[in-house]
Amino acid sequence: MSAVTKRGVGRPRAKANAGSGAGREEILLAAARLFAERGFAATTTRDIAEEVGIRQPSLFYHFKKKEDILCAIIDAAAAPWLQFSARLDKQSGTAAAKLYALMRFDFEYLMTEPYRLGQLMVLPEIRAGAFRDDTERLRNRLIAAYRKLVKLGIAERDFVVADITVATHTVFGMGEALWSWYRPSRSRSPAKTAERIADLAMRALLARPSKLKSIKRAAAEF
Amino acid sequence: MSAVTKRGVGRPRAKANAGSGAGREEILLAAARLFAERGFAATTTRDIAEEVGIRQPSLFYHFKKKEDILCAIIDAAAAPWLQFSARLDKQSGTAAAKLYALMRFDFEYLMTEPYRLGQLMVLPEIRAGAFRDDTERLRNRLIAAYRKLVKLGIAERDFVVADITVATHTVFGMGEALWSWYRPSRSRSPAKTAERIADLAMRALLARPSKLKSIKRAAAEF
DNA sequence: GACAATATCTATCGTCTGATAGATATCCGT
DNA sequence: ACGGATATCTATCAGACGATAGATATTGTC
Repeated sequence: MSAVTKRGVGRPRAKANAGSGAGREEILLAAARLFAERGFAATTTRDIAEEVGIRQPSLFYHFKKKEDILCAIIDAAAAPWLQFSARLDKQSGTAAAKLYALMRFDFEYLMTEPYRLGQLMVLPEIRAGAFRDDTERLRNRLIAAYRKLVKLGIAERDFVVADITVATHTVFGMGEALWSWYRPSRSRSPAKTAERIADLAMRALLARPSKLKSIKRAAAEF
Repeated sequence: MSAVTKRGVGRPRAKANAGSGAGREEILLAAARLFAERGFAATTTRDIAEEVGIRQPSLFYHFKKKEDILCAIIDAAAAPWLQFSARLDKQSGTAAAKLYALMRFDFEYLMTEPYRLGQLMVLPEIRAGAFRDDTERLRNRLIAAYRKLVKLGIAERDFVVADITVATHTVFGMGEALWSWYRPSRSRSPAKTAERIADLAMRALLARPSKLKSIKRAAAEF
């Protein structure tokens, strides 16, 4: 359970693959891909090992339990997200501009980060919370950030919304729904797609959609 | 593999539970609840059997394989959805009104039908398609219905949308995201909540949001 | 009341799965 | 050149899982 894993040290792997990176990171990436694709329960430790190019028990040198792999993935993927959210919180500006900036970051991050956090978040094992509190709390913290900005935007008379909870979850869900269809392509870059979805979401909330342009300009500051 | 299962015939169950319904239907409802909650792979046939109040091998009298249970659930849950979509297709009216009506139906249906289709749709086993073609095709047919209406609404100058694909999936995703947070309560009935989400989605698409009211009136006809 | 049809039961099997124990090959500092 | 640290290997296990085979208790029919 070392902090950093140096490749080259230790017994060589049976299948001498070119070896892309450090052992531990390699496992996380391979496992994330498989968990996102097949689900946690349906992915065996043998699947992961084969993907990495090692034997199954070797996984248990790096991680005590299978669950720990998923936890490590979530932790790694969530860090930048929480970081941006916290930074935004400290800055000054209208709620509408902040919400727009948050959506832009979230959407693009979900499309590009290598751990497929979006797909992992909807896994039954994560949602059920029977897994570990952290993961469910992570999602709740993010939703809380959205909710706060929606509420503030109403107070600032930028948004017209019938039900704060419904609006919050719907806008948040737009990001979570991304994983189910988005694949990068030349005509649809992550950045451009994130912008378009954020535009849609903002228009749904705004009392006067004509304000969108100035909000986008203000959001670019963050 | 009988068409209808009559309770009372056959050897009595060990645990003589009050028995809510016919055997086969009972299994489908219990399994749907568990699959939606824990996922397909993580739900064992023993879990399902215990929930129903029978012994594990008894399941295999009604269904040949575990997979067949999930397939039967999807088939049962999808029927009314496809039915409404097909009926709508034959009627005349503006695309905006039709899309609004479709969203209202979908959202409320997802919140109320007993098989938790929304949650099942996002299971990795279903998404991967390695399961059975039908399920993935079902989702694609629904998305196609949305897409067609979005496209038509643009041609009719009701919608302003930068990217049809992005808009379609985003609106569709609003419904799919429902399962992740919605629970019925007195202050948030399925019908009212469906209306509010449909309103949000429509406002995101409309060139002039002020037209929402007349669209809702027209949609009420379907 | 006998008999077929039905829906459940009990008993069990082969396979797969996550995890452990202990051996082994490489690197690095001295 | 040697010895500790490290990362992998091989061998193996106990439990869980989906599924099958065959016995058994109830209903409905003649």
